[in-house]
Amino acid sequence: MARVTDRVKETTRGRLLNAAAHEFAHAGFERASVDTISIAAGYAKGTIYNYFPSKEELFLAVVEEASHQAAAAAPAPRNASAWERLRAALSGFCGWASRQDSLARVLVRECLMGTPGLYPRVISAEWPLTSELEAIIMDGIRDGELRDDIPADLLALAQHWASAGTTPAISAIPELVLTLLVGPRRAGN
Amino acid sequence: MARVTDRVKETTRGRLLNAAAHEFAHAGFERASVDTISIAAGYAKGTIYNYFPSKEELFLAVVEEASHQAAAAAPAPRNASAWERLRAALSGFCGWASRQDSLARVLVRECLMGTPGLYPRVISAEWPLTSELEAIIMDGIRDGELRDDIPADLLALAQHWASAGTTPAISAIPELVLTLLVGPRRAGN
Amino acid sequence: MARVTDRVKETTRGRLLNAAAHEFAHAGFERASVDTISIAAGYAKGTIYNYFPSKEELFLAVVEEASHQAAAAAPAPRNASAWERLRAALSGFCGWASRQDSLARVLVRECLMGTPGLYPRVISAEWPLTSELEAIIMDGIRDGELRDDIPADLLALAQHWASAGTTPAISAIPELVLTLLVGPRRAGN
Amino acid sequence: MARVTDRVKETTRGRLLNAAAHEFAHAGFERASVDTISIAAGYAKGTIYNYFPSKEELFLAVVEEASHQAAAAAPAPRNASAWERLRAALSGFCGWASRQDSLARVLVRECLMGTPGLYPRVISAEWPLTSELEAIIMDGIRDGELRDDIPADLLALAQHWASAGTTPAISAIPELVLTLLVGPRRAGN
DNA sequence: TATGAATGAGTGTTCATTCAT
DNA sequence: GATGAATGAACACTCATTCAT
Repeated sequence: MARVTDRVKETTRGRLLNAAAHEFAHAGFERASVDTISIAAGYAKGTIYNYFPSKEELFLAVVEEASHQAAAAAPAPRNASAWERLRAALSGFCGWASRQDSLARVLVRECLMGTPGLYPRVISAEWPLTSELEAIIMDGIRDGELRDDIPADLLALAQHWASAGTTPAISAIPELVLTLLVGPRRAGN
Repeated sequence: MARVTDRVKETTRGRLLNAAAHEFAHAGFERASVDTISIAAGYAKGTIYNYFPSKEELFLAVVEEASHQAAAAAPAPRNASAWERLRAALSGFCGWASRQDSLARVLVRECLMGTPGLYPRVISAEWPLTSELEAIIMDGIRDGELRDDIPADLLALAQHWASAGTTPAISAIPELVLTLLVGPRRAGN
Repeated sequence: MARVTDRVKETTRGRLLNAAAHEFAHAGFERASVDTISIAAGYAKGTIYNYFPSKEELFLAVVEEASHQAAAAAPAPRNASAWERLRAALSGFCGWASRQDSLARVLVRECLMGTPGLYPRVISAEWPLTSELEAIIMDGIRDGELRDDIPADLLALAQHWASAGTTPAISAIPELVLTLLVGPRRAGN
Repeated sequence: MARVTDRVKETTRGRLLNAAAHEFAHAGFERASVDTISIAAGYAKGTIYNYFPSKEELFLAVVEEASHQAAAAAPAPRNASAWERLRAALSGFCGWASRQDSLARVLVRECLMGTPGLYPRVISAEWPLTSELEAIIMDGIRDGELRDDIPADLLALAQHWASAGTTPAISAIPELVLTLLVGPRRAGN
């Protein structure tokens, strides 16, 4: 019986996560309604609270689920060039993203939002995905295959904007953005 | 009398916009509280409504103000290369952004959020800034100085994510992102 | 389970309507406070909104309930003189009114107020009662039992005052009012 | 100078009362806005408070003004039959009412409303008008010209509804209303 | 005296959360 | 375990009123 019960619970949890991903993806964290999610999942208002202690925890569970799926979708062959491994990881991610649009949106959107109390926990919940990418990039930099300047700048930029930090090198952004947009500066510009 | 009154009103309006920028930047549109903004500006709860008809209009006023300031901070010399003009514009923008962190954050944050009813109006309010950049980029593309492939892809990507659109070429993203991150693929990769 | 739940809901709804009738009767629509009504009914502030979508709908529900009760309290024997039927209807109404003073007051008060956006809906909600009386009066007029002049005049008067209409025969009022007050003018006056 | 100042003040007061009558007539006491009244009168928001200590006092001043005008418009020749005097008074009232529609509406509307804290003061403010009518009716009853039953019943009815009183003779209403509507009961009904 | 910017108590309404069934 | 009625803190917004100019 326990087996059956557990399977049922897992199913319910899965449906709730699915519906939550949908709602969060389309409405954002604040505008999303717990009621709506429960009902969309085919349950009543209160059922969510049998599975998740709060709206915030539900959201983080969605992020974590998305992060796990995204990481799992990136094959990342061990012994290939960093370029190939990144391409593979990104291909996997994008393939998954186009199949699981809602989850992918949640992953990206609120990650960019930096909502005060929520952001650090979102970052934590995204660990399954980010650690994978970070490892590849670090390997690439160590082997001299990837430039190490951009990640540093991007990191500074991201940190500044995400954490309401005070100063890191905003003055370096123009060059960075231009490089991103039009490729590395060619002689003569 | 009118002179004095007008100056006072302008001051008050400015303080309210400042406080609002701060609050919106740190909490986002939804979480921001009108009361908190008023009090942070040194006024009582209702004062904001003597200046802005609603929370939404207040937010858009902040976006517009930020957009104007950002555009004004970009010198953009007429007869220079697109690269130089972009660099100048972005330098101006970043210089301003580091001085007016709150405004800059507002400009970027909710723009990335795509909040359903709000997004189109945010885009409109950002016209002073976006029209400037658009003009430069279009010039650069026309003169063959800027690659026109990336904007196209970016546009597709942005459209997909911003508008919950259905299909545009997600499979093209990996190559694109890699190019953005590490420069154009070199022979041998 | 449904049985129990439904009975509970009906009880709650009834208590809310009761408390609302009381409050609306004594304070009028505008002055009545939704909070006060909820608390007077023994529930918390938000409970009302589980049963009625807005203060206005709550008010109209009260009017409708009152109208139904008032109509039901009027026996109105089919084949009697209009006079008898009217007397019966009015007796029923008055008996009910003295038992359900609050409801009766609501029925009369805001009906006389002509509150701009509310008035037409109030009139609609009073249909159960007015249609009954209208039918009797029309029958009486058709049979020549009731004078048809006064209703016409009263209608004009009511229209003028209810709809901010422009002119209808105010000059005819004195005679009308006197007739109502002291009976038809006798020869010699 | 005092003369001029006084005249100006009187003019201002008059304009405010006029605008207030309009607003109160069309929106009712609660919905009427002090701002709107001031502006409609051609003054700024705060000016009303130089003339009337509160919205309520302003309203009562309007009622009183209306009552005075209404009484003054009723010639009421001393030595005529009660019927004639009533007719004259009502004719005067109605003539005035068609010229001063707003004032007349205020007089009637809020008088019928019985707003809790306001009603007794409204009744007091209407004294100039009601005392006149009361005198005529009393004379008429004393001389046997007017039936004394109806005013008594009407008084009871009015008192019941106006003052939230508890009992007076609701059961007598049906007969009364029928008499008012179709004339005194004829033999055979 | 007239002004109108500032006030803040009060309103209707929402919604995450609880808990008895 | 699922339910959904009840909750009440929090919100955006209104408007009568004050008072410095």
